[in-house]
Amino acid sequence: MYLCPLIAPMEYRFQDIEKKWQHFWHSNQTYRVDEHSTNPPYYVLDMFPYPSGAGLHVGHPLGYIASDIFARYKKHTGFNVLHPMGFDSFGLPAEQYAIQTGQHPAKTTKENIARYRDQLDKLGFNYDWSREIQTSSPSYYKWTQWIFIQLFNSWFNPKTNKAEPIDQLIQYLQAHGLSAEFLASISGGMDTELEPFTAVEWGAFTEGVKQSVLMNFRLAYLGESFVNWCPELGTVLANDEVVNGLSERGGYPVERKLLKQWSMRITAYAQRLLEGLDALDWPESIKDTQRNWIGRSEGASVRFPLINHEGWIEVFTTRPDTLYGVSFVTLAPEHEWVSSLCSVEQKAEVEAYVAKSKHRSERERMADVNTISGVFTGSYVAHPFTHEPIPVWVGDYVLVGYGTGAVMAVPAHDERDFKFATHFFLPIKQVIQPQQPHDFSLGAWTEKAGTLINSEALNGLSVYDAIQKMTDNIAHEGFGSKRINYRLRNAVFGRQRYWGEPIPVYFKDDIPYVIPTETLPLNLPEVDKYLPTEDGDPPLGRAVHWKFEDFYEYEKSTMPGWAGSSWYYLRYLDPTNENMLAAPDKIAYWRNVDLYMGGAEHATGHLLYARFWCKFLKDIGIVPFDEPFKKMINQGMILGRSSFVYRVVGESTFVSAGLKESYRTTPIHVDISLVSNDRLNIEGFKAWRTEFENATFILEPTGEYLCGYEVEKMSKSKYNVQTPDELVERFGADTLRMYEMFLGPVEQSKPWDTKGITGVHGFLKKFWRLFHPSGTFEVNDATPSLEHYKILHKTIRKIREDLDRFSFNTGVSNFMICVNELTEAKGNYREILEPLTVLLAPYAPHITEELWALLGHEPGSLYNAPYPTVNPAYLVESQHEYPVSINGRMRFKMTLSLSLTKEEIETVVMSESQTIKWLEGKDPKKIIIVPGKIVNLVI
RNA sequence: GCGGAUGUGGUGAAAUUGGUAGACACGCUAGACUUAGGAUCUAGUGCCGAGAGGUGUGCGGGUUCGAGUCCCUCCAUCCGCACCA
Repeated sequence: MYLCPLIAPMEYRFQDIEKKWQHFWHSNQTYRVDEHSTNPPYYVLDMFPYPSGAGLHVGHPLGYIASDIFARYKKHTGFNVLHPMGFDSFGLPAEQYAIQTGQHPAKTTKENIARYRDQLDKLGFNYDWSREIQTSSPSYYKWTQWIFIQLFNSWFNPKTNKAEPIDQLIQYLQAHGLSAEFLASISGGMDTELEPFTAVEWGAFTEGVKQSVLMNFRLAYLGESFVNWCPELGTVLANDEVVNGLSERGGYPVERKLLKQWSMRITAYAQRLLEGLDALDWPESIKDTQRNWIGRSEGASVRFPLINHEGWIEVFTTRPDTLYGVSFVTLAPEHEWVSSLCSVEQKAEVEAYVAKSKHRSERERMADVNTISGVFTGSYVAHPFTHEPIPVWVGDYVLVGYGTGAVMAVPAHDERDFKFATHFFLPIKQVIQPQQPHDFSLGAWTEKAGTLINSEALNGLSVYDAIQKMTDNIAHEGFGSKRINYRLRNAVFGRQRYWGEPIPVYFKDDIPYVIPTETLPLNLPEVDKYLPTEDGDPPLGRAVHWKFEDFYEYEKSTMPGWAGSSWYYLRYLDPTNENMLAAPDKIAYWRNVDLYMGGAEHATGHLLYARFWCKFLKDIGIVPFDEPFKKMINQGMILGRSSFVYRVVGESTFVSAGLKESYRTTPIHVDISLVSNDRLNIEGFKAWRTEFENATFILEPTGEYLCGYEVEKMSKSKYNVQTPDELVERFGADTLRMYEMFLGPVEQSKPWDTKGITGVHGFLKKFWRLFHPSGTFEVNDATPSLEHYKILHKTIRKIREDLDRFSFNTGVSNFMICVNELTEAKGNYREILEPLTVLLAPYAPHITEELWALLGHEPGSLYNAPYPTVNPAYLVESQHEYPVSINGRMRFKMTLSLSLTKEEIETVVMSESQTIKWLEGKDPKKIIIVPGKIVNLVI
């Protein structure tokens, strides 16, 4: 069997193998799936990428590889697996590029997609490309527009807790009008100042009035609201697109501006979005972030009647128990009654203050949260119970968008109110006696603990009881009601941009109407430039002959980036359907996503919006489920590992990292392609840039130049970007796939470092060599020994366990251990190698396909081969190597039969010479024996 | 400030139920072979110590026969939210 290897060994030629099988899979449509299968369906989805001009770097495929391995595993274990891919192809970068170059964003996008597709294909994913979608293609956005129309034509009925046709609401209003009670019941999801009206009044309203009333109910609506306006980008942004007062893309300042905007009434779904989280198998951190973002707080609204004015100021409070401690009321500067409330003497001061706050950007306002500012309006409200006059102030610590834009200030029991009161010398009234000593001159007592004092009927109650009682009292006396408030804001849905889905709306007498669904899609028109018009209209204002029925103006803003991604998982189920977004039987077959793989950075954007649309689509009967993604895993970020050379200050001399302490140096980023295991390719470095042509080097004693390193985000400017392409070229896709998994747990962020890749590549070579013991392919059909079976079945068990808990990194290790042991054990048995090939197939699909074919199977059949199962009979052990510990510390080992009883083990251990040595003549106080595990002697 | 995550060799990491800490891999050291190749193979490699041995999972404490794992306190790093009433 072991012949003298005169012929050159047949090496592992990964480049040929990978090219061959990628071509095979493509031309045989190996990964194409349909719903005509007796196997149960399983839906694996990756967050689809935005095809940027830079292409993929090694960080992008991390999640794709993990989900691909899992999808293949599911396929081998008898599931009908759907694993599609597409492109989120509307977006700002292509448009910015278009503005600079005049090139149509569709062209750039197409080129970028081709590049991405090419890069993805090289990694051997099992995507069913026949289902590819692109959000910017009219056949796709036709249905994004269709959903918008459904949202426009729906309202959220709080009684049924779901969306219903707006026509039903119209019928109701015709019959009953709009009562005050009805209005109160819907206050949660609305930001409305609607007045009640009767059925007769409704009938008498003009079309314009009717439509503006209905606009308060529609789930997609045109409303005036404060938005995040970004002048540099010339567009509004959603809350999740603003980070620390700057735009997420580009980092430009963002200001608050009152604008008429298309918005989504996501707040109507706040409670359902919150409740739905509990049942989801998502990372806790994402669920927490969403809970936080939704920000539910339970409390009461309380009305304070104005003195010498009509009406009242309504506040929201979570602490109605402290009502007797109110010493002033504060309004947000944007509160609509500020100007009408200020007295003649205070007018100038108030107006100046309001003007100042308006011009402060969101960022400035956040930057000095500790600066206390405010101004007295000169007006008073009456305390609802004591009727004492309470001064009304304006302060920018009160936010117009939260609660009612007004707060009742209880300085003794709220930290901000306390600071405000001490700054302006306002009274501080204690109404809760804490159990422990507390100095009320130093700060507020904000714990929800203690006994009520100075509060008439509430005196003596605990905080908890007082909250209940006061909430009831307020409602009973008619001063307010119990109320649940959410931090979640309605989402702005229009962008003053070109490269997005046109909003399917036209205007007739200034009233917006949706276009008939039969006329969809409303195609994105051509424009001469991608800039706003001279009149300040969005770029769509440049389109010529672009009118509904050649007469009515279309809406000129487009949809935001998150529109297309909010429902794309449904389109994969039926990507070419021209009559509906997806056929009901296909939706019913595949259902929602079983495993969703993607980044955690979408926690409050995409993942919340997609859940919202899913709930809406359920309400209108399109989907039979309430949540889009059952289980989610967030892959960690792969960070770059930048390399540095150290230039001696003022010279063209570079000193090696080990010697740099003796010099004054400046670190300079060096392209990582010039560095291998921290050693600099000096000739390459000199040739890299002309300025380094004549550089001199101070080397280590070994004659090498060592580079320093730092872990940073991967970026072109840091010369630390690693593309998958070059690694696929050098080591092959199977190596790259396994190496990315080998780096560590998928959900953990980690620095990229190619150092270890040779280890994984070496493993695949070693695996290949098992099938080529003397150079050529050769397997042994004889029956393997028990030892071989044991190695195999131990591995099967571990690999399956690792896959079931998404522990891909330990999976790779276990394959390595297996191949090391089989190499050691010798013997290229078919009965061992064949199941091992299937076992490895999800991780390394190319090499296993090649070997599978060499083993004599039909090419391409590996994908459908059943996954090996464990035969426990091979794993039964008769002996165990017992660690013997003295006082919990392992001292030596003894191999004993597992059939021994505790007593027998004790006898053997106690008579062992090592034991006697360690006992030093003492008697053990206690002997712990756990059969099959350990022995511990306590002395 | 609130919430979450993480902390283990020179490096990436493993330890699934409280039971041999550092599997696997990189790197490093020494050696073998070779048509110097980024090939292959052998041995070693947590730290201190010549060795016996001691010591070791961010710090300090606790529970336990036994703790990386459970409990408490603190520290550091990262992420999310943040005048949210």
